[in-house]
Amino acid sequence: MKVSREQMAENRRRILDAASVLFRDRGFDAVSVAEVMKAAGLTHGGFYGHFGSKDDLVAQTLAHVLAADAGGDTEIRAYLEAYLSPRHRDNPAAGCPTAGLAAIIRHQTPAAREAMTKGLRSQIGRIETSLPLANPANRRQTAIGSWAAMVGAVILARAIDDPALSDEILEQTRAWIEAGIEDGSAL
Amino acid sequence: MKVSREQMAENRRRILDAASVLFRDRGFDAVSVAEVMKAAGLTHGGFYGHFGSKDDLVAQTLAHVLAADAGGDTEIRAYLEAYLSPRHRDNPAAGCPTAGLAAIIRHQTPAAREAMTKGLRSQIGRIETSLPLANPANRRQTAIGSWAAMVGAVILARAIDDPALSDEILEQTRAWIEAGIEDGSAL
DNA sequence: ACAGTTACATGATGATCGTCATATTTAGGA
DNA sequence: TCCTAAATATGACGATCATCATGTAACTGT
Repeated sequence: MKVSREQMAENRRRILDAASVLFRDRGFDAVSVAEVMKAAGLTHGGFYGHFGSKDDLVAQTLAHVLAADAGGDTEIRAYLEAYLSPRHRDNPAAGCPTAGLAAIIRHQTPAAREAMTKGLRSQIGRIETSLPLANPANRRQTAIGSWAAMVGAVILARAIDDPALSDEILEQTRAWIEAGIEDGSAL
Repeated sequence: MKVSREQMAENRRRILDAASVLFRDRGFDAVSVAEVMKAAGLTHGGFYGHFGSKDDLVAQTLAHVLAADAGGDTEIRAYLEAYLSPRHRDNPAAGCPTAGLAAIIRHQTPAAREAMTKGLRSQIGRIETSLPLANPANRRQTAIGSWAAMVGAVILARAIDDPALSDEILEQTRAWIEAGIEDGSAL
């Protein structure tokens, strides 16, 4: 059963979208190709018409979701508050792909690592731009340090089973980053 | 082939040590029970005499390695420099279990998450103690923020394929954390 | 309208792995 | 010194999964 060109393109997009949700939610290994196809409304057979392998899907999904993520400007305070929120912590499937996937990308193919590198570079750039600091070196250091803390905090908050400690990690990390921005902007 | 009580205890320790290295290096899923046993100098058959399941091994290995990690006092500068070093980044098998495993613990059993929670609580406490800050609230916030940034930076540095950017993330995060400690101690 | 191509479905295959059954050997108590 | 229980080895089983082979239907260009 052949489908139209546009239908095929939409199917491909659906596969990538479904994969991006499933992968963020459960990692790469725990999600089967058949499951991704089913979530996209297809069966497993057609998969290899779209992608060369599961590794290929992983790499393309990363590029897809990290590019989508690279949206417009963000006001840093609002971004911090949303990122370090219980809501974001509790919804990895719809959340930041870096927080959900960065740690397992080191076991993936070179293509996947390349997509991550590109995504990280653009993310650091975006934060740099949004920081209210005059000194460029200071701005870059703050962007990198803040981003590392944001990703680390969400990962830690998701790893533990104590809701109070988990909330505290998010909240204190947010306050600590904001303090760092204040101090820097005074210079 | 039965072995002596001490031999059995040592075998158990060897299994946990081997598992802690393999898991940090490649994650839980990618390491098979048979592989852990082989690394411990045994065959796969005896495994279920020591542990009830692979999940049980995961939980006990976490408790084992996070407890071992909870060593004595650390001078904060030296700790920062070693933690955010290329050497640590390049040797996950011998490195911090939190950096290597925290992100995948959210898919593990309650027992594993409990071990992680305990380990994280003690790690935050240890950093708090080692900070040269007078104000306790300030100290806790700095400990949490710094630890999140340390873990996040190592995870990001390991995920990407550009050595220069990877080095920069480690170095800038270190400088950013040190600046945060300086500012705080001035208060 | 027709024919060939193509996108996807169904089903099969081989590999990996967690777990268990059974055999073997020896520690440790009587 | 035996006898028994226990620790580990060998081997098997069933499930899961990535990938591929083949069938089928319908889009596309003529």
